[in-house]
Amino acid sequence: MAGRPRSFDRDVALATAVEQFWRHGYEETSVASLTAAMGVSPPSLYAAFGDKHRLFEEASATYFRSTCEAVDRALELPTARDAVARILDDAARAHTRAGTPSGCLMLTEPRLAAQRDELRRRIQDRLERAVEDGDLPPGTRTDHLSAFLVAVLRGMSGCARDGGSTEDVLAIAHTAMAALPSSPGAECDDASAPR
Amino acid sequence: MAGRPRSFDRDVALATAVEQFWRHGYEETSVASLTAAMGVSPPSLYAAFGDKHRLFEEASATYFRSTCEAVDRALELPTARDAVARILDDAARAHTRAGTPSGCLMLTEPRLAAQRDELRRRIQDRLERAVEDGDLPPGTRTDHLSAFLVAVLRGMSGCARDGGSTEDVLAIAHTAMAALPSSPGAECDDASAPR
DNA sequence: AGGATTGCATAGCGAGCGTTACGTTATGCT
DNA sequence: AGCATAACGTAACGCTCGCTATGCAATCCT
Repeated sequence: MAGRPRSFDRDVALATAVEQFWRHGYEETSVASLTAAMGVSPPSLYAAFGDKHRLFEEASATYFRSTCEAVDRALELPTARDAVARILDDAARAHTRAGTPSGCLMLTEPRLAAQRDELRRRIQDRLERAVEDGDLPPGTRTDHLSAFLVAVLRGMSGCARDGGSTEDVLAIAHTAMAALPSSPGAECDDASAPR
Repeated sequence: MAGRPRSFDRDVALATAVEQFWRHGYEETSVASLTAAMGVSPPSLYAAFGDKHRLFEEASATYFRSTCEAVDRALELPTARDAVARILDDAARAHTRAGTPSGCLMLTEPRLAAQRDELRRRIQDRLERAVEDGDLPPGTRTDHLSAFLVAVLRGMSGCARDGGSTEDVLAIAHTAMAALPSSPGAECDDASAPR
């Protein structure tokens, strides 16, 4: 029943594939470059992962899962403002971390629109809870706000991919925070014009 | 001195190339698809435009020029807030215009980082003028704000490319406006938004 | 008209793409 | 040991890539 054991660690090879797709994108990553980076011959790759497309799906699912872990942890913070700030801050650092490719695979790759929308959905759910909690003003367009945040994350990823530093990307994150509606009890810090 | 006249309009062919690169990106656009769309044989294309890379440079420069025209016109509006609102609004509509590809070539294509930075620079210059005019609060980080705005534009382009409607992209633009610091004499709530 | 010049169309170049056929090697079961 | 099984390495498939050599067609100049 048993044959020759596989000479590579499937999980390690998959992680290497993630890195390649992350760094170069789906189209620009060739099977030859994958086999070289993974240290696996083409037939072994096809036996273990199907074909390039299914390998990409598995790789992007892995990436998505670990990304969502960090996001979900941030979304558990007590206020929506804290949660969003944490997500943006984490993203800025992750997108410019030394040793990993710049930017974010999920936010950059054209074929991962569904994952992006799933991310947006999770953020929106948290924002809606915040509205119910009185943490965000009633009437807050959580759909708009979540779409905005994903757009900002995307822009941050792009900035990192263009060679932006951690500080550059953090500046975007910081600036975006001003777009969050202040909680109902917060004061208006523009002193000159009481309406 | 003179030979057979060329059987196609160079400008029209270039515009078609712009459309192809815009729709599919540089890497995903093949010379074969270009010649087919432009109605020009490969040798004619190479004679008229050099090679694929130089054709792309010419096409992207054309795209960049016409984009900057709209941006510069918006930047002439009286206040920075008006100018930014106009840019975002224009972008949202342009990115989802029927008959043209979704999104924005300059904001999407990885190789056009220099153009993106040039765009950011123009916006920053306008913001600095606004600070001098008292139109934006003194101490406003115009570098951060301009980077933020380009990030948002990029996110808008990505949203459009993922199939987002004009309303979806406009919502991002609208939400982003809240991140602009209010002018010293302005009221507290955000009344101004992209029209 | 005749030569020079230039663009055209066809057809093909070498290289790289994603993928697989083929023969070999290493394992577990009997 | 000997067989079935499964992964291995090599080498190649058909195809598309960006690009060009070759020969024909259309123009201007004399």
